[in-house]
Amino acid sequence: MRLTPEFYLDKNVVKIARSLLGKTLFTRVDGHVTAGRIVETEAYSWKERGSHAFKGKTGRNAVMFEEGGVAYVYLCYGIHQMFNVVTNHEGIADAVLIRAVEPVVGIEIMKERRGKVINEFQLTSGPGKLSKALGIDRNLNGKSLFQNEVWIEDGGASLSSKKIVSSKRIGIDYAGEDALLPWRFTIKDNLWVSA
DNA sequence: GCAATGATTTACT
DNA sequence: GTAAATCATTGCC
Repeated sequence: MRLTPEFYLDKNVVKIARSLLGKTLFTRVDGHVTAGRIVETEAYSWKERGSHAFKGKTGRNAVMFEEGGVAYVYLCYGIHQMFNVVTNHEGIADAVLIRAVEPVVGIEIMKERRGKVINEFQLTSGPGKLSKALGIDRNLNGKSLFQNEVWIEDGGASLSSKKIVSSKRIGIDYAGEDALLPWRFTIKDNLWVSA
């Protein structure tokens, strides 16, 4: 079951980030469908320094200001694609970064895209890696999650709250005390959660 | 127009 | 543990 628009319009981006754990992210790129179960997310609000939108609307982050339910993809460190889900209403730049997934559909395709011989646990255990495995690139920036290129489905299985761990976010030390917010969510003991 | 830099990964010391 | 890879976006000249 595909997630409804209402899911992305919730005003509490942290709650959405937590809810996305256990959901399945699908992509259809070059005629190949691949999918992964989301095991790690991070919430970003434009009210704190960790977010790209903190300083206001720019050409790159304009997508974040759209209504919830679109993809925000951008290039980081010149090499890695980062995949985010835009949430909240138009004009409010909240987003959830998908940091890691567990391969579900098209594992062979993912291995091919990632190139080198690696074990399955390294296939999608990080934001740059999962984007490459699922064929996500900047062409998907701004795409609606209600079309057939990229979308998220609810697998039906509910996740015990004991399986959800929150911690501070990674790689944004420059954000000062905002870097300490416990807005990173992971599934406990899952092998694909990034280090 | 140009220099600085990052929501990371990978390889090497 | 540390550093290089690598480029679009940003901010300042």
